[in-house]
Amino acid sequence: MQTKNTTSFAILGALASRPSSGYDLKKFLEQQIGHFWKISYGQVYPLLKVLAQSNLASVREQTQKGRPPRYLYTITPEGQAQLRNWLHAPLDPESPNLDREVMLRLFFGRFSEANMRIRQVEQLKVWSQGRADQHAAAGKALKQQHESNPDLPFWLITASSGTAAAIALTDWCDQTLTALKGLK
Amino acid sequence: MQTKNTTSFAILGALASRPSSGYDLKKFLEQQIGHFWKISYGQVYPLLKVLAQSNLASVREQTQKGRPPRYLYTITPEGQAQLRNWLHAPLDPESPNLDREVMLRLFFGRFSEANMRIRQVEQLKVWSQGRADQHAAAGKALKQQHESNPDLPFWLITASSGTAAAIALTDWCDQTLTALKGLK
DNA sequence: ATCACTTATATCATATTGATATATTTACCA
DNA sequence: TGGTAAATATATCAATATGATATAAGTGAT
Repeated sequence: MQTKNTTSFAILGALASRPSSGYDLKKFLEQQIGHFWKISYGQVYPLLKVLAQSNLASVREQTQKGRPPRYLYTITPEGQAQLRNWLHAPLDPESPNLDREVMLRLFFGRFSEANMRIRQVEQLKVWSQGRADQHAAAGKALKQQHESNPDLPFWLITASSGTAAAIALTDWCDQTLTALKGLK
Repeated sequence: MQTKNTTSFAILGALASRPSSGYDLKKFLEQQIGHFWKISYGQVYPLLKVLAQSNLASVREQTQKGRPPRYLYTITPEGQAQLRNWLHAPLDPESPNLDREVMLRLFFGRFSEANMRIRQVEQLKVWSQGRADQHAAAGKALKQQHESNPDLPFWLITASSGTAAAIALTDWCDQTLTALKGLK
């Protein structure tokens, strides 16, 4: 569970910028990456415990008058190493969520090598171009195989949403590559 | 569980076009709408049973030599009514997945009223424009509040992905509206 | 004749969601 | 001054969903 759980790296990445409580993390990640990566309390609190048990983060209890105690988590050197490890690990082009994976890594780009970041976005671009082609081909196949099917116009519409999204992703990769190269 | 489960409407919608087994459904839906709506056997088989118990679908067992029996599900008149019901139900603009919900309904557009389809895509367009604005505003806020934060360039990049996706969605709505109006 | 893929149903451990309970402080309005 | 809404903060849990796997036979290619 904990080994390949990407959300735990999201938490680790957030901790790398500053120590936080579960509440902080949820609020921060929801705000910044909520549009492509969901996190819930049901994930955050158990994962923080796992992180602490695995020595990737350390806990400090801040007792407060009246309020429940605040558990402040800090990333350990081992946690930083694991984070960097994950950021530089090879991408799996078979992953159905390569876009979200790359975006998440990019969000923590401060902790990765500039060349690696660029290479990963380049890989994502190739991937999304492939997807665009696949969706376009699927649309053509639909037209031929379901010529007189009354569902066809609607099926074509949803197919077009796949193509559109893939093309938009490709464009975003281009813009991002420009931005990343300007950063070096 | 069964009442507000959108995936069960996806299954119902697929059954509306032709009777299918769980295997058929999984393959078909994965192929056609897998890019925005995930289905797994772990959902399909239990949901089919629920559908049959609720009288929204009927089962017919096709015994085959050697192979395990094939259970062919057919939509009932009650199921068709429920499907139309869902297709015409008001959209919840608070839903974080309004885009996927509208796309799913559109995929089964054959069974809904032309005007309703158009209205829903118009609503989605307004929604996605709002999102684009929100993401743009969030980007500006980031620049001001984290001016000297080394994370800033990376946070801006992921923020831009939100804007880009929202704009692409808005454009797709426009194209879709044209297509839908041509259909009337 | 072997290997890989497709057909077909089904299950299950694990993971996730989304809502809720709890309890206090702060902010704001009238 | 009182009221009430929102923010702070942790935690849990039932209901769902995921993803992989088991089973078993047929099809097709080399």
